[in-house]
Parts: sequence; C-alpha cells; structure tokens
Amino acid sequence: MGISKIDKMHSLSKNQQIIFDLIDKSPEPLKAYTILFNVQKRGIKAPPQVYRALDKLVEMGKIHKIESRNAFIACHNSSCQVAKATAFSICEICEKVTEISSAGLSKYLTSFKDKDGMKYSKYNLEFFGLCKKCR
Amino acid sequence: MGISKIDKMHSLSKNQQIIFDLIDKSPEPLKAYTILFNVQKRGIKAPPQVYRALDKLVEMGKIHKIESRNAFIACHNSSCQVAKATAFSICEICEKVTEISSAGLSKYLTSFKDKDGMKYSKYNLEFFGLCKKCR
DNA sequence: CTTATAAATGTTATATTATTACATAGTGTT
DNA sequence: AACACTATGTAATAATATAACATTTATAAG
Ligand SMILES: [Zn+2]
Ligand SMILES: [Zn+2]
Ligand SMILES: [Zn+2]
Ligand SMILES: [Zn+2]
Repeated sequence: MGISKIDKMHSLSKNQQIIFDLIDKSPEPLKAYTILFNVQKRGIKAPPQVYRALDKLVEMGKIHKIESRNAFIACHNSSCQVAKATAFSICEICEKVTEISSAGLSKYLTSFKDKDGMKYSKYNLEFFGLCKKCR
Repeated sequence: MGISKIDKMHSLSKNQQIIFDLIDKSPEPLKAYTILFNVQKRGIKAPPQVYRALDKLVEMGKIHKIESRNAFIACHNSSCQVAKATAFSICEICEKVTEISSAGLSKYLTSFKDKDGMKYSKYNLEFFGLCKKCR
C-alpha cells in the first residue's frame, strides 16, 4: 500500500517527526539545544539536524518560534493556516506561552495600514503580562 | 555650572551615551557585536559593556530590540512613552526596519482582551513585508 | 568631609544559539 | 540508468549572550 501522494505531501520526514513529536508533547516552548539533548537517543546528534527540522516545521506552520525566547512551540491553531501571522501571550513570571487565536485580532492586524498605506499579511505579535496563576 | 538634577536623571552614562549615539546615527538596526566593533576605539572593549548599556537603553525606551533580527534601533517615537508597547515593519528583502507609531494600533492592542479577558500593556509586534523601494 | 550605598565600569572566561561546508543517502521522475 | 531534489550525517566554527568578580564612580546621608 504505502503512502499516497497527498499523504506524503503532508507527512514529515523522520527527523522532522521526531522533533515535532517532542515539541508537541511539551507543555512549554523548547529551545533548540534542549531538543537536541532530548533526541540524541533517537539518533539526532548534531545542531544542524535540529535546526533544519525546525526550519521546515516553521515553514509548514506546524510549530512557531517565540522570538523573544528563542524557543519553539507547536501550533495549537489546527496547523495554522496563518503560519505567518502569529500571536502569543507570554507570562513574565512562569514563562508560560499561549498561542492566541482571535479572528478579530488577526483581521485587525492583516487589514492594518501603515502611514504609507502598506498592509502586511505576515506578522508576529508577542504580548507580555502575568498568566492566571501568577496574577 | 554642571548638570541639574532633572537633566541628570535623564542623562546617560558614558558608555550608554557612546552606544546610544552610534545606534541613533545608524540608518539600520545594529547588532551587538557590530556595535562592539564600532566602539572599541572609544574604549569599550568587551561584550558585557555593550550588553549592559543596551539593557539600560532598552529599559529607558531610548532604543528597542528587534527580536526577530537580534538588532537594536533607536526609538523614533520621541523616546517612546510606550517603551514596552512597540511595533515595527520589517522589509524581508532589504531588511529596512521602521517603527510604527499609530495611536489606533496601540489603542487596539492595549485594549485587546484574550480568551480569559486578560489585557496586556506590554507587547512587541513585528510586521513583515516589502518596503516601498523593494516592492 | 566621611561613610554608606548604589550604579556603572573593566576584564576574563564561558555559555548559548545558530550556521557553514561538505559528504552521503534516500525519493520521485523521465 | 540518469537526473533532480530532498533529507541526512558530521565536523568545525560563527554569532549571540551571560556569569563572575574586581574596581571605580556617582549619589545621598549623617
Ligand atoms: Zn499557530
Ligand atoms: Zn505565569
Ligand atoms: Zn519607540
Ligand atoms: Zn526593502
């Protein structure tokens, strides 16, 4: 039987799958070298293997990079159709990160025009504050 | 005569001034080690000196960090009253970065409520697209 | 002015994050 | 088979950032 063409298009390579699984299971954003350490038993031994998989997963919208933290989180917005229009809230005490999926927010931002009348379909927004627990 | 109390409160230390001047003159965001290289002739010889000044300048709202680029830009919003609520547009071709100062945008974002009804006064937003020249 | 305190600086070493470069192996197409 | 393309493996190195500790300078109080 094997894997159909369409399935293949959406399927992850071995390293991508290993790394995605780890990130997806994690309750918190993972850093590249934390990932590396945790997948060494599965045969991924060097930074480029990790960074290459991370790059592809980000491209695909399966994960997002939290830029202010240099860490990666799985997309919890049903594999972000809007991989390139992301918003997060970050707790400044416990570092909990939550992906925000608000139609209103994304609509506001994608239709936002700057002084030159320019619109942007791609953006990254990071909110900082205290989460429920830490308040 | 010397410097008055109020002036002093707002004045920068020697290293802070050197590094702020460099960033403020620059037409593009500067990276920490680019800054280090450029201020060595002025006596700043090691990374901690640069990073410490950068930290303080960010705290004061005199400069902002462009997280997706690991680079620093002077605030062009009259020393950002909203040092902690920043928005930028970034050209994906020429890497030109512009600080966005839109009352509407900042009002929308500071009054934005997440699913838990939480508001955030602190945020960083980076828009990506093509600048006028590169379009 | 002296003492106390905090802020800033100088310096060395090291930690963390990310990429370059090149060789090899698999996958799909013609 | 030949080709193009993607993914992998590996070593070395580049780029970004912090820790730790000694010293100096600025500010404020007594
Ligand atoms: Zn997402
Ligand atoms: Zn928290
Ligand atoms: Zn500003
Ligand atoms: Zn441009």
